[in-house]
Amino acid sequence: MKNLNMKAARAAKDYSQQELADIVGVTRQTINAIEKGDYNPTIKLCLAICKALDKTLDELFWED
Amino acid sequence: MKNLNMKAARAAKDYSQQELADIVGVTRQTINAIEKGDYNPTIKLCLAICKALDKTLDELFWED
DNA sequence: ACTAAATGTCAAATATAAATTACATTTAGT
DNA sequence: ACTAAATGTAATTTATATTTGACATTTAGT
Repeated sequence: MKNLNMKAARAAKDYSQQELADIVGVTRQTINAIEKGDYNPTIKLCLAICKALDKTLDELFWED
Repeated sequence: MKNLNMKAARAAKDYSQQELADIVGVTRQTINAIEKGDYNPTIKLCLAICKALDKTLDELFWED
């Protein structure tokens, strides 16, 4: 499923997918895929994204 | 680095590495490696572990 | 409408998480 | 001390996250 929390947090920082990708050290396609929801990133990447966006793991990646 | 939070949460449930592995659907070696800290699990596996141990992502996997 | 930047998406290659098999060591119970 | 279960660890294989390169579509500015 889509990760709208992450998309919103990125928007709040006014980062493009490319900018966020550069900050966390992955490609833009990886960021795009995570937001689109069709994959399963590693915890290290999730942590890097959280720190770049000033959010916690639970805020961006928890799901019920 | 070692994940002592996870080790403690598993101990609190009185699960062996093997039992936790069975519950979340991975091998015992994968659980062992995560606790030992020498790798980087996927977020889906982290979520499965959290649910098995009644903990949140932040409680088990946040790091500063 | 035109342009440039941002986003969506795909196929092929590469890096690495996780499985498998196997053996050694430690821990807890008797 | 003996035993069985739990844990630590290593080599090899398999599955999949991520990269790379490329092209199409959407969005925002002028």
